[in-house]
Amino acid sequence: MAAGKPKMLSKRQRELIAKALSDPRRVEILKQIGSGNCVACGDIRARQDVSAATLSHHMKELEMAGLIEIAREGKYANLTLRRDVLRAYLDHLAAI
Amino acid sequence: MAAGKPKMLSKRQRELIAKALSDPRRVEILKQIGSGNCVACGDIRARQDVSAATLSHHMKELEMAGLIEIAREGKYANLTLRRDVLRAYLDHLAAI
DNA sequence: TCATCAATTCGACAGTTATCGAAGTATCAA
DNA sequence: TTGATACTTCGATAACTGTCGAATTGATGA
Repeated sequence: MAAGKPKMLSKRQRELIAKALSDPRRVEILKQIGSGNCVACGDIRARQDVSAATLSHHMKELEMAGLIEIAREGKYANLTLRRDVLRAYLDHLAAI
Repeated sequence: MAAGKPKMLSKRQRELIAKALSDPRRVEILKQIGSGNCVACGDIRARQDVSAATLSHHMKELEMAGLIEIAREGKYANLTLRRDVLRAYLDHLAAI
């Protein structure tokens, strides 16, 4: 089964990920993205009571951390969870 | 081995853990505690360039999150990593 | 008792961040 | 072209947080 190549994260990226995961709302967003295959920002707004501006801000944080990928298509932004990155982060912490 | 009983964390505790892990210095401290069996605050200060006040603050954060246990003995504080709690947190995130 | 040492608490400050409304930028449809 | 939709950027604000020095508490030893 597809263990895939073990991904290496820089110290810097691990810090960004930890920071990204420290906000409950972002974790919720991440779960929502992970539950579907590909989600648009609008779908998320429909479930999270948050302004478009705030949501956009969170998306940027998640993207900078490398936890999601944002594929802009026309006026939509399709979001996908980078499971390999999340996995690498968890693996690192598990080694403590 | 000893997978032990799977530990259940409340949403609240998961948030505290995520917050605790979001500061790089706290992660370092956690690693240091995890590397030995039982460490005193002084040992940590010896390696982390930080004031006693700041260190004490971080310890409280880690303890509140449930990530460490602080056993006070005389004038020393002996710290142990709660691996079961960390594991439970990681397991939860892995389920995303 | 007195001095010392380990750790905590307090008060303050600087830097960060989650949040919003408003304005801006594309995109698409009529 | 006009209007609507989807998201982003900007500016501001309130709340939070990491940090320290100083004062405090509690234990130990001379």
